[in-house]
Amino acid sequence: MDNSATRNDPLAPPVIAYDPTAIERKWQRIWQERGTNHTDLHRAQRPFYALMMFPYPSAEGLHVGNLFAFTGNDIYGRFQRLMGHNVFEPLGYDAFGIHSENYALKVGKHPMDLIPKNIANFQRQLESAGLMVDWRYRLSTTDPNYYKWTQWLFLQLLKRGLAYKKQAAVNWCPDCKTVLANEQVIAGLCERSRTPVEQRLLEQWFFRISDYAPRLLENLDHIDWSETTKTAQRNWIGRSEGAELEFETEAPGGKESDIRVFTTRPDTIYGATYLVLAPEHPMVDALTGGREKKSVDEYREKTKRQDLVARKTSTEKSGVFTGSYAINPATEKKIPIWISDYVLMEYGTGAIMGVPGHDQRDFEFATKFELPIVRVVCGEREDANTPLREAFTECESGTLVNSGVFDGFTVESGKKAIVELLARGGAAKPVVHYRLHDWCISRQRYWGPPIPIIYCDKCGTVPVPEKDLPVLLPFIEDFKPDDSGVSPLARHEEWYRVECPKCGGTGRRETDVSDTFLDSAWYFLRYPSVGRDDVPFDPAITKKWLPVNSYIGGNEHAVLHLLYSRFITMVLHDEGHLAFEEPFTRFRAHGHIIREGAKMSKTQGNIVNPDEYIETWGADAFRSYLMFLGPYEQGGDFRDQSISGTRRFLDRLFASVQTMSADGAPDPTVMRKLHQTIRKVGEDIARLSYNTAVAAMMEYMNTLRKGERTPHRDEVLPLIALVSPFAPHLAEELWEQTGGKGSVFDSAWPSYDPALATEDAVELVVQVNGKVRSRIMVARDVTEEAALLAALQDATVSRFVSGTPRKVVFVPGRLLNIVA
RNA sequence: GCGGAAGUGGCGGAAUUGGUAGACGCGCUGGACUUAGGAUCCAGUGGAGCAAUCCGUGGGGGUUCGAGUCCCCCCUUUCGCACCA
Repeated sequence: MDNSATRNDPLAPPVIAYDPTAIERKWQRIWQERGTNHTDLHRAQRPFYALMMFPYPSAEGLHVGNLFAFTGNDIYGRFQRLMGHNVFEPLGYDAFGIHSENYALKVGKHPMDLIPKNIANFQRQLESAGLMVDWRYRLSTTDPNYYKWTQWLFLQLLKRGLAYKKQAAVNWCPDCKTVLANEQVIAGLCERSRTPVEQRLLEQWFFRISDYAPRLLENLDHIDWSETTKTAQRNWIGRSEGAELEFETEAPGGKESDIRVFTTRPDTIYGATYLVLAPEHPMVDALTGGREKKSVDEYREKTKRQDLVARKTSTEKSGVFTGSYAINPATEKKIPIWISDYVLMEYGTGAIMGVPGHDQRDFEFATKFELPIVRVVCGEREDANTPLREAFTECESGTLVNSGVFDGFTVESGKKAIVELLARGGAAKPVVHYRLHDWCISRQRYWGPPIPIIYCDKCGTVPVPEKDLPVLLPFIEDFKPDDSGVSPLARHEEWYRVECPKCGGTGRRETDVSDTFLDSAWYFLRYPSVGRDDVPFDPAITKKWLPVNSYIGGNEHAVLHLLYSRFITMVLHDEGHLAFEEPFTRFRAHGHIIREGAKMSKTQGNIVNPDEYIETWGADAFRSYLMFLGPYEQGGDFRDQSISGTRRFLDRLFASVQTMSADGAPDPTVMRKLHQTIRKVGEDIARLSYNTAVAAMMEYMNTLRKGERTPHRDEVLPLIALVSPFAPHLAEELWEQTGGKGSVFDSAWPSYDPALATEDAVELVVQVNGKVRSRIMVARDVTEEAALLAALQDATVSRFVSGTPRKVVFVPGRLLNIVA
């Protein structure tokens, strides 16, 4: 760094140049020595829990996306601290799970060796970024002191009847050789390996999250979360209101043999010309006639073997007739019963009524198999006989036709009336269904917390007593999963062979481990209680610090992690462990960073390594740039060239402090701008609009330097606090240089004078017929008459106005529009 | 197919509620200082035009004194979910 002033004028005092590397190293050391980032959890008067989603410590090291996310949270936390809160900003590692395990397999190392190294690297990188994290409360989900309580959590759910085991068709990834959650299957492919997913039957542990569907949905109305996130959760929970209708069949068994279907359109029952069951439906055998047995069995076998990808990408409907008929309770006509894989056993009752006239899927099915298509709803432009070329699904303006006594009813009233009528005969009841499935937490893998269960021939399924937790994950060499469908732990008899805790007989440990999402579903409860080995979370501390005041993270976790965390919190609330049932009072999703218009990926080789950038530009400039490159909640485009802009800004700030003068009085115009800037930066940070906050400070810096003036001390000093959340090291250095005591973060956010923050002379825009013709300077509280008079004096305006204006629109302090 | 978000200069992006479109930054152009400049500083920078002025926020309509912003119809991009009855 050079400075021409020293060379041009040998008499000028040498000016120290901004050296981020030295400053950052110095302050990171001082912060550590003084415990600047430590929060006294017990004595805090105004607790503020600023949480960010913890990273998975990959071997590649910190991703710039991580840093973007963390910096945004850090700025918010530092700002809250300057606003007088005792801010707790913890961070830890989500180190269990398939990512770590697969990587370990790939490089031929053991995760138990690999993870500590990765964490150490992350730790170094995070510290170089200057986050206000209280590292005394760091946690890792792989620490037995942590997963002991993850296992404890499982036992609590078991105790409440919310954990159960069932044989279920699960998604099996032949590449990862493991079961996947529904959520990990994207369009029939494994989200990680992109391999087509197969179906397998395995004994799995599930959590009854579906019991909580109504509450998970309703509470969304009362929490301060990004609207996009709430919408994603609502869609995921997928409430749909409808009715279950009963159709009598010819199968023996009386009422038992009725088929229940779920529909959201009971109003269309007169148009139900056939029924369809899922191929796995339990009634299929009883309904299959002798002649059809062969084709039905073949079809069931085919759909069973079919992998998900084929099933989900084929648009062509398939199916077979069972040979049986049911009675439509409305028309009392005989209608055929079919089976088809477009009906899913997992949803509703596993059976539907086919209404081809008003459901596109049914229409395709009926067309293919030449089943009757009847119109029972028409809009304003149709009548009962208008032919159907495709399903007519518009229902808001629909009227029922061909529906017996219900002709003329609207869709809405028809729904109610038909269900009421059928309900009298016991053939219908209103029902609400949710798409949300129970949460399968079993993983046939190694790298996770063992599920704390022991199977005993005599006692059955026995939970591991709480006093025996944790069930330690043993170190085994052969942790690679194979396609046997059982966990690698099942190959280690010395580990799984244990005494039954109940009878002392021979027992066998559960050899599956739990889903990583369970680890992360409660970590925010643990942070303030890290160090307490006797409880998962200390009641007093928890009461003081939770729920989380501000949670920031990626929207890729909008459904899974956030939904599971809410569920676990609700369960713990119901169990009496927590006083609240929503863990995150406020949640904001940050955006994602792309680079030069393209997604960052290893294969493209355009990954940003934060280390290099921090080294070249300094952490402060890098942080500021990340926050400046786009709106935080939307993400943005990382462009190497642009970092110089934020660095230049910090250089100028540094230089201003070196050259500022205490002589004379500050410039009133500059001071006015300063107060406006203080207000704007504060408001912008509060709403996470970091890019505009940085822009406002840059703008002020331009004002400060305009015309090569020497800035006055009073004009510069408040800027140190304003910039401190973005550039904490530099702010500390300048704070010290200018005689500040202690840390700038223990000072206060500058206040602004509202009178100064508003201009008293404003530029009034003068329009003629809505087109801007001039701008005139007027007092802020100028009256319409005075403004009009002044405007008409203006040469340009008078050129466009002849005679008396027809109308004048006046927006005080902003605009005058003369309609001529 | 369904749902969400978004289309603004050469580029990243500004514009609380309908009221100055393009803040701020990059880049670019010119200048100053320099042996030099990829450093620093100053000035300029949406398009057309000598100018007055006109045109400009994906396209087409509309409401309004006034529309990037509101309404209707299209187009494009992007991210979720995907036969959920």
